[in-house]
Amino acid sequence: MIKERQTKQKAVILSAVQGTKTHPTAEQVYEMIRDEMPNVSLGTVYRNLNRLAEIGTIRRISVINSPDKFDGDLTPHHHISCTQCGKFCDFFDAEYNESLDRFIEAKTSFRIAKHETVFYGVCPECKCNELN
Amino acid sequence: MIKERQTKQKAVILSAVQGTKTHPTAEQVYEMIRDEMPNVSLGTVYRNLNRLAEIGTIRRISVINSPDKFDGDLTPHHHISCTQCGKFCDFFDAEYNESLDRFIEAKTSFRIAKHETVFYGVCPECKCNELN
DNA sequence: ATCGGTGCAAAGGTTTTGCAGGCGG
DNA sequence: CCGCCTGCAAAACCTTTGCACCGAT
Repeated sequence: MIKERQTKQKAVILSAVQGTKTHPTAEQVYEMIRDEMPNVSLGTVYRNLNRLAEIGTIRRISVINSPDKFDGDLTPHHHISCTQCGKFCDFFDAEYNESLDRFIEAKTSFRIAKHETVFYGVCPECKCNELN
Repeated sequence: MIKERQTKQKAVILSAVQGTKTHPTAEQVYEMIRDEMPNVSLGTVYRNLNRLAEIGTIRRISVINSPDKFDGDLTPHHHISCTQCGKFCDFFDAEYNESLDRFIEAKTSFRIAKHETVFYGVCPECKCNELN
């Protein structure tokens, strides 16, 4: 069993992801923490985001036409992506159907940890810009 | 309005994606068609897959820790990804909840075209290999 | 003949990794 | 003081794109 070390970098990165609702990419997390930690490297950001996502402290979200996003909010919720401008939003008002995970386990013999649902569409602003 | 031309490449690429249940990546489609079309370029495969996905003839699926996959089966269904070995399967026995798209449209003013759900877990084979 | 598609190769964008040194336990 | 973590930079990986030519209409 490997021992996990506490470092300033890890704490700052986690705090950045948990302190925003913007679903930042690794690059964006990097920008967010450079005020506080100017010498941090992008590689370290990637390494820590990967670890945090692997142990489930944060969520990693894979989106068509975008680098992976990270979400510090573990409350079950869905995401909506605008295929025009890339805007990316939470959607909390639909329940996370955990029984679906159990159903699939029963049907397939996979052990299911989670599912991720992303809705793709056009946001209100981009709809307005669809002239004619 | 642009006129879309029929080419041999486009036909072969579409046929490859529609003729398999393996959810190939662009690279895999490229390998699949090289027997029939040895001079095709990977760029052309990408270009055609992008077009086909854009007009909805095939589905593009974004998966954590994998290049994008393509699926020629438009029947509503979900996907399951093994986080150990990358195995990627269809799951047809849960209905696609289209009313969820309409519900989110009503709540958010997005126009929703679709949603993609990916289940993440460990496949039966990888479960067996978890010795001790 | 036109002009969109193609092959090729280079570039762009994202993510990982090898290494030497630093720091947490 | 051990060995995991970091910064740095190079590399790997995935995808797009510029260009000249080809071929569908």
